[in-house]
Amino acid sequence: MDVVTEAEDRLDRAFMALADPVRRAIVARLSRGPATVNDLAEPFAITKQAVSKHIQVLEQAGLVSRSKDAQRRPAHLVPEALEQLTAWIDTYRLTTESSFRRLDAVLAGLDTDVTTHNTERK
Amino acid sequence: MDVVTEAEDRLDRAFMALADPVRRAIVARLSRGPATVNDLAEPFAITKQAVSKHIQVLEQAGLVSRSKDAQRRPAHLVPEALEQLTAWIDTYRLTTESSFRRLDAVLAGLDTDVTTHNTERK
DNA sequence: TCTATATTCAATCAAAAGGTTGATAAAGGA
DNA sequence: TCCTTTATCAACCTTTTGATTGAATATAGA
Repeated sequence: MDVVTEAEDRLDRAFMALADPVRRAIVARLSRGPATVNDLAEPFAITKQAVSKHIQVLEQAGLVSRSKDAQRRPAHLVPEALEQLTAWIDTYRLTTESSFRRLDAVLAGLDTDVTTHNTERK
Repeated sequence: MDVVTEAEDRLDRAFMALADPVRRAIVARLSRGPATVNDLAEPFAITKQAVSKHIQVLEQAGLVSRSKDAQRRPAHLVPEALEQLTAWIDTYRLTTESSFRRLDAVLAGLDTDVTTHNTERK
């Protein structure tokens, strides 16, 4: 697997992880400090096993890592992972202004700017 | 449904929408200008019906909106939606530094700072 | 050692997601 | 009007996801 695909895969897992409301709540909770499975399970009407799975999903996505404290395994956020997510979004957010200028050009019938992009299709 | 839940719901749909690699690729493509279903379907080994569904998901998430041009319905990004996503992430990203200070305090046995947060549980 | 606490593994299940094919609708152009 | 293009609707299928219950593992403490 090449570097590009690997980076895509990490994004996949990260966005996928945050797509669940329970996991997003876990992230919000962890932003105020580390917490164990028991801590995290309490606010939700789900079993601890389910929470444990959610943490594993967040962990595999690189958003969370865990330390060891006796039989407890407190989870905490990995700030770099969240930064990479905003970086991805910003990549496409920053260019939207110019793309709208291009849209306006198209609607005005001046499609030369766009066709330079369209040549790659078809 | 109250305001808080509604905002949560929008986040749900937005993250869920970006959790799919095809939809993320669509967003990337749209950042370079509006495109039709046919345009967007071409790079992928899936049917146009599938792409149409993906666009609808992005649309319901508020990330994309569509205009009308004869029988075509070109899609384009809604920049504000992406901004709201980064805003959510930043909310929890910014506090991580202080929460790590708190973690250090815990590991050092000075848990007074954390218990003030823990009182709300149990 | 025996027990309580914290967490995970395994098997199972219902619901949702992503995809397909086939039929339908809407708009322009020959 | 007929045909082509563009897009969507509808029904269906397969895989994945989120959750559950029950058993197992690991560690601390009496």
